[in-house]
Amino acid sequence: MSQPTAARDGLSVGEAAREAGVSIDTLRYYEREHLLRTERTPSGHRRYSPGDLEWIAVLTCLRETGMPIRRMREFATLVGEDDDATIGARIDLLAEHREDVLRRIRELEANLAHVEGKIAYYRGRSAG
Amino acid sequence: MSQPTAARDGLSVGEAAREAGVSIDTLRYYEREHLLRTERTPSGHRRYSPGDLEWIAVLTCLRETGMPIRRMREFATLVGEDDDATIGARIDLLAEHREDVLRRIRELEANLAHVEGKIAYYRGRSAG
DNA sequence: CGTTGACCTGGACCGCGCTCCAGGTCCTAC
DNA sequence: GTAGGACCTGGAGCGCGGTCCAGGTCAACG
Repeated sequence: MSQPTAARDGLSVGEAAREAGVSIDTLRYYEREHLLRTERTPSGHRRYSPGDLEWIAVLTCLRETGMPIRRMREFATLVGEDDDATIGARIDLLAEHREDVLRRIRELEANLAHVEGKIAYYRGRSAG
Repeated sequence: MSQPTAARDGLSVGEAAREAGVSIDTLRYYEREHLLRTERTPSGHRRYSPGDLEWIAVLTCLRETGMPIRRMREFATLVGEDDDATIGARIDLLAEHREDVLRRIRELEANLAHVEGKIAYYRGRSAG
């Protein structure tokens, strides 16, 4: 209990989930969706390396910016090919995503202004 | 055909949908969800007034900023009560939503920086 | 050795926000 | 009067991104 699993190299799925701030089911789901591959212990338990955790952080970042799983799979495939010839494609994909995110931020800001206008309107109305 | 429906007062659901930039099904769905009430012609067809269109624009703005339907229903209920005593509650709801949106914008911006970092990394790798 | 808890799999299920469909009505134009 | 198109209803279906469950295995502890 003092050093629960530090000696094994790699974290269990439960530990990795806690570290990464996602659910165990999400990690397994990502694997089914081919966003992630993991080593297994001889008995079939998943083991997560520090590199895996970094990759999960990348996935989480893409998800939080609204990238669909389908698109994340494309990216994961490019990265998984581990071929420098795919680097251009990776940049293109990320750059396109960047534009999407910027567009969405601008949309949010525009709509936010309307919400604020509405708030101001109600404040005026309640003040009489 | 030259003045299709301008003489009737109020737009048909198809016309309103086109004006508002949403689908006919969405308008009917919003009505089922009690976000919207509409007048009906004697034969039961929906009629949308300019005020209805303004309200639809508000709903669309809230949706585009990610407000769940459930919450929109709360707001619609407050507005529908048409009682100045609910104005404080409307302000509170919108102000809370405003905070949510601001939070999400900040999150997006933070994650965007990571995406940009990744792009820069790949650019370096492909140049180097 | 038995118990306990974390893990495995395949597959069903969920909440969300629509979207589509069948079967019917209604209105206009020819 | 009949053809066409827009409308009505209730309810099923969909894509997404997980989430949950049953039934079984594995690992560490006492």
